[in-house]
Amino acid sequence: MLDATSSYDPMAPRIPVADRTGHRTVPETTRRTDRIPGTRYGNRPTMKDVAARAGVGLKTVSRVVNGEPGVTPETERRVQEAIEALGFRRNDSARVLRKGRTASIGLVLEDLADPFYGPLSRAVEEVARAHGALLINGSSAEDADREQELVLALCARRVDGLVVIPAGDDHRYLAPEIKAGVATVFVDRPAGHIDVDVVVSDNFGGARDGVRHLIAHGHRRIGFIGDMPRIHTAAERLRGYRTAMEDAGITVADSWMSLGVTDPERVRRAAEEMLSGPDPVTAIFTGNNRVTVTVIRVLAGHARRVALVGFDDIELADLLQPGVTVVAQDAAALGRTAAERLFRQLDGTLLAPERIELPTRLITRGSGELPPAD
Amino acid sequence: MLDATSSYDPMAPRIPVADRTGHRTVPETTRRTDRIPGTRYGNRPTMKDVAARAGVGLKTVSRVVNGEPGVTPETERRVQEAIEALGFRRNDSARVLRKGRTASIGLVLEDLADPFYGPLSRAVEEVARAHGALLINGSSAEDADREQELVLALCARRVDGLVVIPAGDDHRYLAPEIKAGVATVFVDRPAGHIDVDVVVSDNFGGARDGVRHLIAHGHRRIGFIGDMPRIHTAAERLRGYRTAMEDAGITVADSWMSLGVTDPERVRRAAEEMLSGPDPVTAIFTGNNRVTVTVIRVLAGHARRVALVGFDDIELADLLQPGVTVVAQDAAALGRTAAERLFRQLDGTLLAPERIELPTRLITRGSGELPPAD
DNA sequence: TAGAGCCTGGACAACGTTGTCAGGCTCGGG
DNA sequence: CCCGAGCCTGACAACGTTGTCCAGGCTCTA
Repeated sequence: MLDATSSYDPMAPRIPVADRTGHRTVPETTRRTDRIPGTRYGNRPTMKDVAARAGVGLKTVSRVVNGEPGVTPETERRVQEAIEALGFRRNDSARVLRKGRTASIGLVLEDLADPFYGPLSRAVEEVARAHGALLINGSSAEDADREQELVLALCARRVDGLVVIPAGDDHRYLAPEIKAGVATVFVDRPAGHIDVDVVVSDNFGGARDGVRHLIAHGHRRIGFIGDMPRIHTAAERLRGYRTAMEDAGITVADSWMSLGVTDPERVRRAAEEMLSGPDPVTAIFTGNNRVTVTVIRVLAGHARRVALVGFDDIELADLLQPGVTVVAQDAAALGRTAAERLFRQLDGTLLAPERIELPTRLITRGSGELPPAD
Repeated sequence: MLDATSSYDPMAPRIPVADRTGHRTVPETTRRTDRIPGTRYGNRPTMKDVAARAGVGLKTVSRVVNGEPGVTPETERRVQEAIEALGFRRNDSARVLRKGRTASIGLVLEDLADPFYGPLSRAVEEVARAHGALLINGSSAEDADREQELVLALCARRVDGLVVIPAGDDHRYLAPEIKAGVATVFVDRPAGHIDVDVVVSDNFGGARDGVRHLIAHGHRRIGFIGDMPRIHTAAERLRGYRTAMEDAGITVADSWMSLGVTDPERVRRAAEEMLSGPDPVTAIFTGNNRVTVTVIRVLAGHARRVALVGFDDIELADLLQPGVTVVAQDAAALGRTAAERLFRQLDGTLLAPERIELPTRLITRGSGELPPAD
């Protein structure tokens, strides 16, 4: 189409060629002067084109397109026909500019490919759909800078609201946006230094209960492998672990805890060390789904039977030998709750920011009920 | 927070109250006349506001915001300061309107919560990000009408391109959009009645090889459980199954094949019937990840050992007893390939639409190598 | 010191849509 | 036959940004 040889780089500041090469700037004007009646070269027909073709006024087309009353059936028919003929579709960008609302919300999460976030994202989408809004999402890859970049890009698009699973821990950069009217809800992890709605799972209680479960089955040397401690959920789950251990009067050895990135390599090493050290653990509590999966693999290669409770449910957990006992959180409920709250903010029916905590559920399947094997 | 009590329904045609109630329309004019110097009530500051505060012209602010050359450091500093002070953020809607490109692409898929689509979506997002574009996605829920609705909504937003995993089989409705310049790539399944780029897995070959594998291990009575036959991938995989059977000189009994929705209930019933009928199968080939998971559950409750090969890899498949043999497709590669092709369309470096087929890979883990147990 | 040329800054129109408002038409009653 | 009421319709401005173009001030050279 028009200008088809230029490379795609829509957001780049358009620096005139002259400034880079010293040569004269080529006049790359998109010639829009010479039109074919009823349409334009390489461009989409607009309401103006439709109006011209139907022989009516611009506003009449607008009325038809938006189903507003006050148009004769005959006129409407003519307009509809012109719309069909030209393949007109309303430009929502222009509409947004005029109306102020974009009917879209943004979702920033860590990684769409993570099985925990898929259902969460879908739940948010469903709620958005019910309110006539589209969902724009972005993955922060657990990087605070990228999170901020994404969030601000979404604000520049003027999304009506934001659902954020934060990677960073300082969100003061969002304050002006919120003040300007962008509805905002944080999910899964709380926001840093700003006062917004937050929807989280009971990470502390869930982890504590999971570890208690292991203790109740006779374990005392219990390991904890989790995500980086700067991630709130990881810290909370660790706290739950510590509390359960403390409540049981167990002194936790440093070698029983391992926090860090959750790539299989590190987790594998951490698990091996816990299992083979001078004070080997008889059970492991894993801090999230990725860790759990890796630890299951490690344990599968071990002779000694080691008990396991994992945070987050995982598919097929019931079919392994033994079944994997987990502390499950409801990802879809997190997403749904957050999105509903978001739209209540947009409705104006919501008052002060609140923190909502959803319960977790211990699902026993066998791995958490193994007795200690010393 | 202007107009904060109105309910959120941004896309609804604004029908004057009088037309529904017979009462007079309340003049809901958003009074924008009385301003505070430097900002507006309940609205975001614009470049105009920034310009006023910095004491420069509108275009100068634009230049600073976009990093264009030709602004003195001193002027730039003043502008930057005003931007900070007012919390200005460029309105990309207006920018889009002016520039014609939105720097966003749309992805329509079946269900974001499906573990197959998460990685695909993420891969598309990464490519988009590398090109400075955001990703808007929507789930069609395997409903052709909803697919069309979503696609057209995305077109109305003027996304620069579309990656579509189609639910329907007639996409003529997209023709005007494509002609108008919307780059389009179909993934996972081909498009109906339009000529566009398509990126698919070798569903036929993969299924055929999977079934051959079972045949090679001595099976002759092999069942096939798949998705609805109107879904292209399902049909292709069935064709692969039929071909493999035919090539081996095996006559397929009707009772060995079951196609339909992939909810656990139906799949479970289908599996049970195949296993208990007058001519029970000794092996099952499953048509996608959801089916495979359900069938694994069914087989786990059966005494007789039944061989299984599934289409799509599934997490933890290696840890089950026996490990699950699968025909794996690379979801991320599908997404990446499609997105890259999309941006090559936008670059203008792409010519005729093409069909790209990515290979599948048979991963043997045990379940497919079980001998027939009659 | 004057003239040429460059650099910076700003006025203005345009992008496509929607809200406002006024004009023209028809119809019924006086 | 005239007038007011009510319904359709269309002209116009505005939304916030960017591209074009011009003016004024500066530097540099002859």
